[in-house]
Amino acid sequence: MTIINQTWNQHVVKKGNKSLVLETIKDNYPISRAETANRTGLNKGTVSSLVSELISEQLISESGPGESSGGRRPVMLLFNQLAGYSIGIDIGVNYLLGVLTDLQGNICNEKRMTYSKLSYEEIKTSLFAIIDELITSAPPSPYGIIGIGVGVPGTVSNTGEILLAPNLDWKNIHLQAVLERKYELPVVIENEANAGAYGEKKFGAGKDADNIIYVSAGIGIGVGLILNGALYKGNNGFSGELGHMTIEVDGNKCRCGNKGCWELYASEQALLTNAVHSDIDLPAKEVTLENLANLAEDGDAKTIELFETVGDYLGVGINNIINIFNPEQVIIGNRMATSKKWLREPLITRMVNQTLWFQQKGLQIDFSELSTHSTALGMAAFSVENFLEVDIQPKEVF
Amino acid sequence: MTIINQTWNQHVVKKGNKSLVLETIKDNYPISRAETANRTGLNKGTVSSLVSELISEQLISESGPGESSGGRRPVMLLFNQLAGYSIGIDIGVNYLLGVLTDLQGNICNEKRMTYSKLSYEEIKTSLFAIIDELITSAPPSPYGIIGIGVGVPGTVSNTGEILLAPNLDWKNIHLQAVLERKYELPVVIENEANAGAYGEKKFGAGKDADNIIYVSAGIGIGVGLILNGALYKGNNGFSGELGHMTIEVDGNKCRCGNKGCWELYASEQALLTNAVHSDIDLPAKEVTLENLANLAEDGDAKTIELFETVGDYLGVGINNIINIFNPEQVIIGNRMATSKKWLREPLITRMVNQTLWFQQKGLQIDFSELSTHSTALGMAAFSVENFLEVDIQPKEVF
DNA sequence: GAAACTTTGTTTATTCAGTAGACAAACAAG
DNA sequence: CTTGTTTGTCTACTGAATAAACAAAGTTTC
Repeated sequence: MTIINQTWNQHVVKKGNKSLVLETIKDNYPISRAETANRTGLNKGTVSSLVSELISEQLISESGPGESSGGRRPVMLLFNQLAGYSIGIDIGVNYLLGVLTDLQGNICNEKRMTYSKLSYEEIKTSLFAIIDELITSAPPSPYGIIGIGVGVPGTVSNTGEILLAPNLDWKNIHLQAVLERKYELPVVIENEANAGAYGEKKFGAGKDADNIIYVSAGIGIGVGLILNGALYKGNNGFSGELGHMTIEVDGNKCRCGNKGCWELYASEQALLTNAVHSDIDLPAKEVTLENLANLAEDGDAKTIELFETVGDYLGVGINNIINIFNPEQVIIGNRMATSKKWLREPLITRMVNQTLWFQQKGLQIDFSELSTHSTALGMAAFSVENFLEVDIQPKEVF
Repeated sequence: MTIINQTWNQHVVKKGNKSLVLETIKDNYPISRAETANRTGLNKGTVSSLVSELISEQLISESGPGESSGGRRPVMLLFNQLAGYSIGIDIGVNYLLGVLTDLQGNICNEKRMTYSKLSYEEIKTSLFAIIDELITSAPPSPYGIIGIGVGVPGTVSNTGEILLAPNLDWKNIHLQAVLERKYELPVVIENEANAGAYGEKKFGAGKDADNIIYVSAGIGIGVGLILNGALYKGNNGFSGELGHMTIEVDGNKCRCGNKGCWELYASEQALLTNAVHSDIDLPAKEVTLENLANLAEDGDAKTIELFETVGDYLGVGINNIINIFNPEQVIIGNRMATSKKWLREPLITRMVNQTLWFQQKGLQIDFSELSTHSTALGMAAFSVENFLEVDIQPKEVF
């Protein structure tokens, strides 16, 4: 039984209110104490005292006086987004992306490299190099680097162990422990789709929604679920394997042991495989997403048809997603999102014709706003969130 | 934006702790004050004062002294499950089931009737009759009837309106308002699959799990989702339409406008349709679940095969469910659960062969323990939950 | 431009809930 | 009978939020 019964006491109350005040300032600055009290519903005095603590912690600061609204001019408060920096890493199948962000998620520095078929040890070396560079590039600040988040294309257990990343050929790797020991910083490891979903919720297309489904369509398909405003990770952290949802009972065989999996029809891999077996003007060796996109851009009808087929199949799976989750928003991200131009129409057509009418109320289908940065930004945001909420945790009772 | 910014104050603290104490006693009685303090982590004095309030509210009571463990004998506390009664209703396609339960979910009275093709007005009359009977049969108690919960086979909006119940031919019916006006009691309306899921979590096979998927396989298929210990209802309350998940891209046409929906292959309706088109020894008019079960019981190979086909297709969808949700438990309920005998094996076979290995850790597939009562019991439990959480509130805070 | 009103932010007294620890009652074991 | 333990209550104390008074710094009105 995992009902977390928490005991409530004054400490919890204070941390909660302090967090609430900080959140309000962070999301609305410049803002006065009085306005903060209004928005939070807290007493003016309470806000005053919490604000003075936050100022002494250097998380917020006072700027000059603001505009009067018929009385004394307010003292405006600012969120001090430069109080610390966060590192977010996206380990892709053939690339490594690292970003350094401030506490607001603004990118301050960015390192990218591409590779192919590196071993774990080789990737680890590059990873260390990128992290080192980002750390040294961070300007001086009260809190320094507040944490490292890493997104990986695989399944991550609730304890932070990478259980299986098939496209990297990784198995049972405890990268979290390695990084924590080396850098002595809080480290979070997460599936890239979950990270992308979180990134989109925090900074991208999903800012205003509480139930977001992020479809990471790359070589395979992974899905990140934001349900009731929080990441849903399932019993062991393996939720979102919608790439292996059956959409064709006796369809093609998949490496997962199943048949007719969605990602066999709607992923980058599917597009490439279809392209190789088609009669387009491209030698098999040069069939890549980028080259296909170029062909399509030149108006090659056969290539465009290849994209449209994938778009249609994307729609089939997204239809299922809508019936399952009744979300506010579905965001298509990762590499395939760059082909929005040719995917969008067949996808929407498939959807509109088939979804139960009432599901479509207030439903948005978007392509990623952050493009290739959602995962890295999401991971950076994870660390920020942890940092700002530390010791707000009440004691847990069983 | 729906971030609920709650302000924290002492009232919230007290309410939370009181609720925690009551929950602890309810789940562990007979239990002493000292032991309650231990389990909750609260101070002995705090527990003492909250307990005395709960006693004066008649929600708990003292029984005699318990066994000494080497010191003063403890005064044992009991949860007073007879402090009030709850009514749970299950409106089926061709039956109406009402139960009267105590605060612990024990059934005190039960009324059932069957019908076919009644209008909304006719069903409403029967519904009133059943509720009236249940109310008058309730023994006298401090709080009397504390609420009515109704489960319906259709989609219910977050505001309690029944938007569409296709098999009853209902559309936009505000049953909640009708019942609240007539009985002047709190009324909750919920989709039957959601109610069933809740019932199973509270009283049935799912007691110890936090992520439960309840598959209500009747004429159609609906799914109730318990995620992170709470019912997930989606953006507008329409989640769980997994019956209309595509499992065959160009499959049979469904009334929902889609093709290849799961419930076309794995529901009671699917079984009956297949049976009619088969060459079993049963005139088309007599093809019912009950008659087919009888035939199978007699060892009729053709009928058993019909069941097994449905079981296999159930497995296809459940496979998807596992990949999507990584749940602790999948419970198959409603009418098809009675055919467990023939469905279970093909279902499990389909599953075991195809699911990613790590998803199966700590995963249980069960058939409903409450059989046909899950929905009614779940709805009764909803009202109890509301009652216990509202009533305990000493003061309203703004 | 002076009086009256508004808005902002601080300060003070008060309230309320939980905690620690003292204490008494009730019991077990030697 | 003595010692030690467990249970439950009571009292003094702490910490946090609140209401209300107040001071400071504006604006509006005539």
